[in-house]
Amino acid sequence: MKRGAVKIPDKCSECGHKEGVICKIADIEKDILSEKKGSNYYKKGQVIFYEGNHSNGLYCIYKGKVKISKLGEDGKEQIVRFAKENDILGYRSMLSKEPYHGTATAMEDCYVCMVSKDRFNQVLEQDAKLSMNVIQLLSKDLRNAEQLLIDVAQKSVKERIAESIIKLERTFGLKEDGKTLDVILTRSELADMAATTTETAIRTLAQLTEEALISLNGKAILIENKSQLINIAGIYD
Amino acid sequence: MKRGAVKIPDKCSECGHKEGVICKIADIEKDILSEKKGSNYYKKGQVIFYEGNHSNGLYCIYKGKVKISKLGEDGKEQIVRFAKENDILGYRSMLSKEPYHGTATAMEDCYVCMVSKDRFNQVLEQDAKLSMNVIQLLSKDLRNAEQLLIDVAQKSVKERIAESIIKLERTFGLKEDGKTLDVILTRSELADMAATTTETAIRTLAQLTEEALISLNGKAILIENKSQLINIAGIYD
DNA sequence: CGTCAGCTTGATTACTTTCAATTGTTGTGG
DNA sequence: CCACAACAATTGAAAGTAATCAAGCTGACG
Repeated sequence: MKRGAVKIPDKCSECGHKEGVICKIADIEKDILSEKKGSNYYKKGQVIFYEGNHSNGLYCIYKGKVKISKLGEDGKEQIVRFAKENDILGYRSMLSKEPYHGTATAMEDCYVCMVSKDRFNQVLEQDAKLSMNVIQLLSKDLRNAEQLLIDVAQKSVKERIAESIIKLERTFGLKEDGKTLDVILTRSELADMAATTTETAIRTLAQLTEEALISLNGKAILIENKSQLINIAGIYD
Repeated sequence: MKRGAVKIPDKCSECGHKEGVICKIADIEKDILSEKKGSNYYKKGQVIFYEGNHSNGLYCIYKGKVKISKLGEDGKEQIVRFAKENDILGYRSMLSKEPYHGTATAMEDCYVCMVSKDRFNQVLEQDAKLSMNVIQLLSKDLRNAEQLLIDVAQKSVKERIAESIIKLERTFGLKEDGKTLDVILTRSELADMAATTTETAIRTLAQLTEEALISLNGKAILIENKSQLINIAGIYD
């Protein structure tokens, strides 16, 4: 897919997406956001923003999948979250005037809009509902981060890999066959997600395949026994 | 310390604390919050609210130390945060209308005020600055949670125990001698904080004592070589 | 002064990481 | 389109770290 293959609307009110934080505000406010809006194409693997850099706006994904990761001291990466179309990125650093807490990397070719800081703040002041939405979003992210913390602290690698697969399914869904995860990760990314090493991730995938809970097709992962996978993952909600 | 030994003001405007989220709003708004405000005494070890229960207000600590923890599946506890005078608790569940994400337990005898949900929401709608403060607070909590996640995922137990000690010092400070942490934790609580077992926490404390970085006096922990401790913990800020 | 909870120590076990080597895949330039 | 370089996946073996299990020990408190 080349740049230009996808047409990004100039105005947020014409975006067509429904579920995002921005989607729920009034059209007139969307048009305020859209003034000075930029849009960019990011090739697979390209970094959208780096941990530690300063924010000058807010990103909203029009199309594509993005991972948000943080580096430990020794340079090992931890994936803390994913984002896909509709999702906004970088709002936290923008609001708290701090450097980015994580690095956002395109997992596939992406189209991303950029809203200026000033415009967003302007709408935020006008619209109490938007700030409530932001609070809700932060709450959700915080809840997820704390859950991941408990998982890493208390679950075994096998449980975490099983959970990661279920999370991927819930975030990105399945392909038409109803089994294949609709996202491609490297083994190393899966390891970064489950907080383990590449080798252990591979061995654990082999073990889950052995037990017929999943199957593998190159990098693609197929869910063969979802309920048992959920069971192993220890997910109850 | 018995109930009644401490006098809690009836109004937030007379509270005297300066640093909390609530402290920074106007007196007139504080008085709105104070209508229907309750205040309670919690004995050491008593639970202020339980994970999973529903929120009907916001807690603000007038005096005392509180731990916020979450349970894993197998019942093992993870301390995710501490709170002390000035700090507010339970606002997240209140705002997002979800059950409490964690359990708050008094680590020593505490005096805690309770602000009604309605009053808080009322002020929140009036005062854009308060909602911004809440956003900042959530951002900070999220940043801390993600940092803790990286720590648990990537640091050794020794590093995490060292870091826990430094965090305790930064949160609760030292006694008059300039060395003793001004907070008492059981070994098991320290383990729950550093995401390890009681036995390993004890062995690690012994090791740090051996290396003359800390010393122990019953349950109390004395910092003997702070810079080296920070060094081991891998804290750079 | 007995009891109970929390602390401490030792020994063993299990899980993961690390290191090393090999094979497989992909993208690129000629 | 092929060859090659670079990167990703896989497998095996060894080493380490921390959890678990099992006993004493200690100190606070009625």
